[in-house]
This record gives sequence, structure tokens and C-alpha cells, in this order.
Amino acid sequence: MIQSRRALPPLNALRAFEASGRRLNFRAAAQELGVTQGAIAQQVRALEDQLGLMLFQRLPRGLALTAQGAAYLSDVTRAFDMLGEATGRLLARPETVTISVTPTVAAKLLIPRLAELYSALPDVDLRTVATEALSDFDRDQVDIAVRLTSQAFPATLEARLLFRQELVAVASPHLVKGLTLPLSGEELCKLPLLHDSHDRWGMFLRIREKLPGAAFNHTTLALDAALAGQGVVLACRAFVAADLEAGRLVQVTNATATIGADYFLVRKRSSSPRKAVDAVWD
Amino acid sequence: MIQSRRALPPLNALRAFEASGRRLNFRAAAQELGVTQGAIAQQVRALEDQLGLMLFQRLPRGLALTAQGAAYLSDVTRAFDMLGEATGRLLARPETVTISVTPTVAAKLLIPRLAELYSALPDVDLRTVATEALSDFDRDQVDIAVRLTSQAFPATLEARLLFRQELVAVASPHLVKGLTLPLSGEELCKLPLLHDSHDRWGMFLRIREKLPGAAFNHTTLALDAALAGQGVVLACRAFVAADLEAGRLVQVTNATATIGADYFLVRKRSSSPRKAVDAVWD
DNA sequence: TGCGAGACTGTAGAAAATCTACTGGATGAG
DNA sequence: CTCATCCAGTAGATTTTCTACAGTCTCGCA
Repeated sequence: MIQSRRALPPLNALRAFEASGRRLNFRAAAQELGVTQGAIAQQVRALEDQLGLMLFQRLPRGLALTAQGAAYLSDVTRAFDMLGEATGRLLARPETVTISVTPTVAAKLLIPRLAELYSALPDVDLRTVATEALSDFDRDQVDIAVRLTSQAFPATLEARLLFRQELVAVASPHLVKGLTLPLSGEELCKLPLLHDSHDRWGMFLRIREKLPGAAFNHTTLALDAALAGQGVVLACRAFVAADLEAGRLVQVTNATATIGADYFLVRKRSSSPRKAVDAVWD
Repeated sequence: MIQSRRALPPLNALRAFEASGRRLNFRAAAQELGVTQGAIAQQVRALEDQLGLMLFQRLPRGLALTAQGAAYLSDVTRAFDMLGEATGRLLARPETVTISVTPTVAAKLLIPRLAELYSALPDVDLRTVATEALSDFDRDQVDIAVRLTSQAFPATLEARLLFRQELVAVASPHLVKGLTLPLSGEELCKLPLLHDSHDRWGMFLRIREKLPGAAFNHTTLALDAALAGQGVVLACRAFVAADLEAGRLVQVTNATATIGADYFLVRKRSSSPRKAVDAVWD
């Protein structure tokens, strides 16, 4: 039979005692705690009964603390103050929300929206984990992840389609200056092709031979090279939308491809929704 | 609209959190607090919901504290420890019971019984206020009083008859050596009479003239003089019972008198009986 | 692989605690 | 005397807390 670590009186009664002891008046304490005077009187009475001693002397116009009541009040007030301050610190601390994304998503989608997120959520600290690896929600303390996947998610995760992965071939307008767009597959093969780690040119052009061209380990690097006029890059439309609109890149062929995997926004299914996570999610 | 001095979460939930955080296991915390594990899970869940953040990570074989949960636990445990220690000190402190009595009652009744009271109530500090004045219960912090009175008591006081005031004339056996007892009134008048502040010899002997003899302001002093053979004293039988039985005093006449006032044990009627006062009262 | 143990989640309803509205009593001030 | 203030007490309403139970997941063992 495990004994309680400490024998505490009913905490609600203790709270009524503490407020009454500060105010020396049940009616005022009741008002402070948002209950009726009768409720406070009952709680204090119950506490006195349980402890077997008087904490207050009842006067016609209020209360006086007994010597014992005064000594106890000092300690109880300090303890409740500590609880109140600790709770206040907890609530005041900006909440950290961790998002796991690939470097490309970070560069092309998240960073341009950071200012917008910050202004919408001033009390949230946003922490970005940019990695190609699949994050483990618990191990990495990740709240939200953006994942490219065609698979169904386990029941513990909650997912929402972010955007379809539609691949387009784009290049700098300087690179294709003088050429008539859109280009055919053969014309495209004559241009320098930029490869990233996904290496999807063969599938896109329906060519089995290895295609020459500069290779990068991150899509975002390949995109930077395209922007610099180094060649044509094959990338998801969502990543290049802003550059297309700004004219920094042009779509060089009408052909597009989808690969059956799309980008999802994923979070751990939780029975205790956290407000900050919800806000970022929306 | 008065705001609460501090915004505290439900204290019961806080207690469940604290025990769970120490034990890192709902089942063990439940056992410690004497409730079911389901109750603990509900309370912690409710606290997390109210605070809008996670305090624990649920693992297959127990709990892990989040960073926020750990910081909070440290403060909450300290506060609850403080409450437990303060309560323990309160309960461990010997309780003081104050008794207001006349010097005569103190000398003749209370002091002879002090050893008996101490052994019966080892945890009680007995404080005796010996005074002829009527004590005010609240002003003088008096718990119990012995009062000579014929009046009904106000509704705020609770009274119990201690003993009847029966006056007897007693003297030292040496003083009446050679006299035939019991003495008549005339014979009594020939002996030195000892007067106290009540001065009841006239009434006792049905004599209107002032009777000569030594006078004392306290009955107990007159009794001491009688014991020393200085004269005859008129005192309440209860005060001289022990001396009569021991042969230090003898009753010199069969006449007795009652004056319509008796000795009562009185205490303030309280809706919160205090255990120590109860014990002294019995 | 299946099974059992451990531990948390969730539900519906029972039990306990807390509360309210009201009345009564005592005191003090005018 | 009246009125205001404030605590005590009661009966019943409301809220909180709890229980018993079933379900789910993970881990360890044979």
C-alpha cells in the first residue's frame, strides 16, 4: 500500500482559506474567487473541521486570523503564488512549433511565407528543420512535416494534401533566347540539362540513355543554376511558380509529368490539439 | 469586477499532473493518490487542454515529460511540498488551551489535577489565567472558563455545572482543640473569623453587625490562614474537600449555606469544535 | 508468429464535491 | 428604532471527480 507522498487537505478549501485570510472577509474572498460567500464559509469550515483547529475568529464585521491561521496563511500564500507564477510563465512562453521540410520546400515555399506566418502568429516561435530525411515526430520533436509521398499514412498521423507534384521543364529566358517555344523533345535534348537527386529527365523525355548535364544533390541548387542560365531544370510547378510569374524562368515545353507522389502536410494525430500547432496548420 | 489575484488551473488536476510527473506513470500516480488510472489520465488531459499545450509525451510503457512539462513540474512540486510541510507543522504544533479561573479554583481544584491532565493530554499546552475578573473569550483568547454565576448564559456560550457552591465553616483542628463540635452560632462568634472578598459571614450567621477578623482579598489566602490556625473560614465545600479528608481542616458547625450561584464550566459555543478544547472539557 | 503484460485512451454513468439562493442571527452605526 | 454588513446554516442544483469497463498499442518472450 503506497502512502501518499504528502497529506494535503482539500486544495479547493485551501484556496478559499487563502483568499479569506488575505482579505479577512468571506464576502470579498468570494467575490475574488467568483463564488458566493456561503460557498467560501463552507469550504473554510470544512478545512477547520478537518484540521481540528480554528483558523479564523469570526467577528461581527469580518474575520481575524488566529495565531495558527496566520502562520499557515503565510506559507499557503507563498505556495499559491508560486503556482500562479509558474503557470503564468508557462503560458507566457512563446510556443515553439517545429516544421520538417526538404531544403527545396524551405527555400521556395516556406521562407517566402515566413513573414506572413510571423505576423499572423506573433506568439509562436517557428523552428524549421530542413532535411531530405524523413523526420520521426517523437524523436525529432517535430510538430508538422511536409512530405512527398504517395502512400497512405498510418493511423497515428493526420495528413492534408498540400499540392500536386506536377513536373515542368523550365529555364532562364536568356538561355532560350532566339529559340521558338515551346521546344520539342529533340530540341530540348540539345540544351544543357540540370539534374537533381531525383533525376527524372529520362522519364520525362522517355529516353533510356543517361543524359549528360550538371548534377546537384538538392533541387534548389539545380533551380539556382537554371536561374543563372546554366541549363534547363525539371522541377515541381509549385517550386517555380513565383519565378515563372516574375519572368525569371520560362516553361520551355508544354509537356508535364506527374509521378504519383504528392506533397502532404502531415502532423501527428493528437487527442490534445495544441493551439499553436493548429494555427500553423491552417 | 474584481479579478482574481492569480489565475490558477484546477488544483485537483494540478495535483494529478504533479504525481504523474514524479512517477512518469499514470498507474503509479493513481495508486499514490488512491484513485484509478483513468481518473488521473482524465485530469492530466483536462489540464493539457486548458493550458493548450502538452505536458507529457505518452510512451508505450509510461510517460515522458515535455520540456515545458518538466519546467512546470519543478515549480509545482516545490509548491506542493511547501503546502505539505506547512500543513504538517500546523498539525504537529501542540495546541494551546487557555483556561480562565479564579485564584482559588486554580489553587484548590486545577493545580492538584494538572498532572492528571498532562498525562491524559500529552499534546496539549495548558495555559492558566488566574483572575477574579470575568474573562472575555475573544479578547483574552480564552477557551474555557470556570465561572461562579447564577445567571443564564448568553446563547453564544455553552455551560456545564461543575459543582454547587455550598458554604461550610472550617478551621484547623488545633484551633478547636478542646471544644465540642459541632459549635453553635454563639460559640462560633467567639472564635477569630477569617474574611475574604465575598464576606459572607453576616449572612451565614444571620448577624447584621460587622464581624471582626482578618480580611483577605482572595479566598485562597483566607484558606491558608485557616490551615495555619489563624481562624475559621467560610468557603465552598469543593475547595476544602481535600483538606477535610486529610484532616488538616475540620468542619466546625453543621450549618451550611447556598447563595444561588454555582460554579460552571463555560466555553464559547463553537460550530467548529476543537479537539483539544473538547478533551480538556471532558 | 502468437500471446500476455503493461500502460494509456475513451465512454457512460455513479458518487462526491462544490455551488447557489435563501434565510437567520449578530453587531454596529445613525 | 432601521439599515447595512457579514457570517452561519439548509436544501437542492450543478459541476467535478471518479469508477468500471472496453479498446488500442507496444514490447518481450516462447
